[in-house]
Amino acid sequence: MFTQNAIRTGFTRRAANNLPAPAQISVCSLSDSINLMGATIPYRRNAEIFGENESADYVYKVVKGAVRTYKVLADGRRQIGAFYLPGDIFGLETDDLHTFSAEAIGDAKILVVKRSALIALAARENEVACELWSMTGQELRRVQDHILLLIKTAKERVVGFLLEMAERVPSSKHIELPMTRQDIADYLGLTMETVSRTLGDLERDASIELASARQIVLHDRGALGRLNS
Amino acid sequence: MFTQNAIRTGFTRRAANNLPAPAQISVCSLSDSINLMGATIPYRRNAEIFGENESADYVYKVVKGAVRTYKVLADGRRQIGAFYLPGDIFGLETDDLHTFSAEAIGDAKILVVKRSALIALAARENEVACELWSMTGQELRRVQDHILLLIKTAKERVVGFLLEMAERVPSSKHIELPMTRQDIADYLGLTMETVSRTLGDLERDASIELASARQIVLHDRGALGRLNS
DNA sequence: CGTACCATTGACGACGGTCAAAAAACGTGG
DNA sequence: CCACGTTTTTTGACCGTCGTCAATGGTACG
Repeated sequence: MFTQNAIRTGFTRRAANNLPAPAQISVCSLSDSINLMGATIPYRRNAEIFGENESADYVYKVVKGAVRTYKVLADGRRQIGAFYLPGDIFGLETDDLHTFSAEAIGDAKILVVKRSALIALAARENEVACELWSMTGQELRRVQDHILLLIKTAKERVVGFLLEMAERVPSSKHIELPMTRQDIADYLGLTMETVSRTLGDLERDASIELASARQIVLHDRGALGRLNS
Repeated sequence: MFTQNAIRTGFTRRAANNLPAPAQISVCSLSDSINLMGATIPYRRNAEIFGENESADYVYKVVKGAVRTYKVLADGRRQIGAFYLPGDIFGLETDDLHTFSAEAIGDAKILVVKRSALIALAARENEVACELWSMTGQELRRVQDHILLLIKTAKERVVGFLLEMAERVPSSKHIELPMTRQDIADYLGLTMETVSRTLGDLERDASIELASARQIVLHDRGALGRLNS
């Protein structure tokens, strides 16, 4: 995916010289670099990975488990910015400080790599520079989509959340949610109660099935898509 | 759309003639590069500058006037992503499609530069590559702050909007709003009526004064900041 | 001076928040 | 394996904020 972007933007040295990029080489040198250069660290449930306004010295990649990033407002309201699942990179900043705090949702394993090392690599390898930029752009698009969720009705937000999660797991019908109702609520700008009630309503509509609180089966994907307007 | 194509064609011709030789550009900022390499184009009130999902071939900088970027949902609801004022750069994508549409709010002058030219420059000048990345990161932070607005009460959103605008204009007490109440509403995820009523409430509190609908004076900045929680 | 467009104001209702309690799930140690 | 305490989730009753619909007032521009 990253390589694809690099080629399209014409940002790599290869593309700038009009040489075709071999299709067989690494799909994503940034992700590969993190795998090679990083150290795996275990975090326990609810452990803080980094805090808002802390120095952004490291970049992170989820190996196992899930992560939430969030901000807490003056009055205690919490807004969750994103959920990160295995394979996702997070905590990459263009500035020197983290804009969000990050916590492990359950027990997790996280790859950690020095940001300065990636930036040094980017200075030599144009492709890596491009992928860093691309990564931030991807995050930007994700947040922009998040905004579109926040202006909708409660039902649309919950459906939007379920579809978003469904796209990110292997089997897109059965989804296992690592986070609590409160986490979902703080992501969607709703209350826990409204999230719970709305999921109940969707089950009554037969659009979904709550196998357990954290195990959801999407039955009528088409109907859900229509609700998602 | 018709106008846009005509303008773009015109721009391409000019740019080909006026583009300085790459070697003459040494170390300079992204903004300077745009000033040097760009062509100024006038847009009339409500004219489309680019559309969502159109090819992102150009990057833009407001010279005069103001710009709104937006998306329209299936059911007609419109979400404004950002307002851009003189000096602001917009329309820079890491992918090759625009994620939002952009329109001039009033009559405007916009500097336009080929994205490929900036990317080519970035491939040679590390500093420019860094600034492109930084630019996207700045946009990311802006959108993240926007999310924090959208989870607040109507009063807090309106106050947040006013403070945000106040920070961006020379005199931070008197602010001249280029946009309509509907634009503000679509930016804040509220209705026109609620924005109007809330501004009225703030005036009754003596926190602000509505010299005219578009001319607002912030009286009690401290009180506003407290409301902004 | 008239015609759009924009802004304000009012009445009313629905959606979602708040508070409270019960039920279910989970983990821990006996 | 069960008993117990804690956390999470669900459900209910009520209420406030903000959206909807409608009418009026203001402003800019031809």
